Amino acid sequence: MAGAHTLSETERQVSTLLKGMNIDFKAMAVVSNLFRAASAVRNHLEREILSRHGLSWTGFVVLWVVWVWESIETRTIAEEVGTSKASLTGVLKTLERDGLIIKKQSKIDRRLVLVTLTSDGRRMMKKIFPEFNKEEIFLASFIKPAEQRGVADALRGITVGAKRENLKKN
Amino acid sequence: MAGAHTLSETERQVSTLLKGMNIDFKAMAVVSNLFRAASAVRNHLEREILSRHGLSWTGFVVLWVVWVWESIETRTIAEEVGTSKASLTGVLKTLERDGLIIKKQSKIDRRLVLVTLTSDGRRMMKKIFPEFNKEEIFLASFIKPAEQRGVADALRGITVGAKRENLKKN
DNA sequence: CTTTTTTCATTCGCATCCTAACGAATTGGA
DNA sequence: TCCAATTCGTTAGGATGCGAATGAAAAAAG
Repeated sequence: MAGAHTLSETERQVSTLLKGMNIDFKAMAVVSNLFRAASAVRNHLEREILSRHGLSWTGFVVLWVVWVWESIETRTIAEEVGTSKASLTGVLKTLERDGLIIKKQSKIDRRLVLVTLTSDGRRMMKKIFPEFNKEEIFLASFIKPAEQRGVADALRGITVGAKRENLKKN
Repeated sequence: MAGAHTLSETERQVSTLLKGMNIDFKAMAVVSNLFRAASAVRNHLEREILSRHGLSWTGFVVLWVVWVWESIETRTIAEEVGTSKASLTGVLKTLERDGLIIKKQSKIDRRLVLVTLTSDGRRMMKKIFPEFNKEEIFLASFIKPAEQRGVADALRGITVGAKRENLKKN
């Protein structure tokens, strides 16, 4: 057994291996295709857009969140981006070094750190986001237009459901 | 603007910011919900299952691929898992250190490295995979059963489409 | 008002992740 | 046959990722 496999070959091999193991293949397909899609889409967007601007994937997502909320606490960024606060510290350091964001201690609660875009950061997002959305349109085009809303809603449901179980620290 | 936001609040804020910018919101929703879902599901599975067995996410996926194919070249693992060959080198080193896999040089082409599970590795997968599938069932349950197949197929379509553009090195 | 508990961002140690550069092995064309 | 081009996995260097421990600040308990 060696060499490159197509997606179909893999699926066939899997169903052979697991036959008689009482596995829910439909649920497995949902989860594994979720990760395959996320990985493929992320690679595509990194190569087609982000690399050209010297941005990492997480760096871009953080910029996006800060852009949307104008001023936002780091703990909230971590939650929205889906990373730990520890990881975020490093990413923010990089973004600050590159002059895209600024951190400021909150006057009301001095434990908190508020993040804002610099004018360079805003300029960056204004330029990148339309390009980014063009690629999103391209990627979504592999789903029938009539189904796009349904798929988005289904994914949203999974997100909400999975997070409900995590009333935990990050 | 500060504090925690619900998914709905975020969506409202986004549509306000981008109003008049000629953005395809449907495509944006597909992509952003794809990543939110992948992140939430991954965190859930890491916390509920993998952490207990001392496995990283990627480590588990690599084990899974090797389990499925019994013996497989590293370049193929990298492709199926969706990482670079360089990243895979490190992950394999960890898995080998933990006694879950073995690497062997190919006799036919001495550049190639073939990977196999150890008996510990097989034992691990036999134990973990049913637990893992139970969580997959739980996660998929947030989609109506009748829609699960359709969502999986849609994600599969995106994967194939996004990868078609990447006839590139990894 | 003082002590205890909680909450926050950061640091630490280590695993993962990438691109680029590298050396070894194979392939393919003169 | 020989040598340039390609294809492997690994290394190097830096960014990103985590949980756990840390110290500062705020909140809760007394």
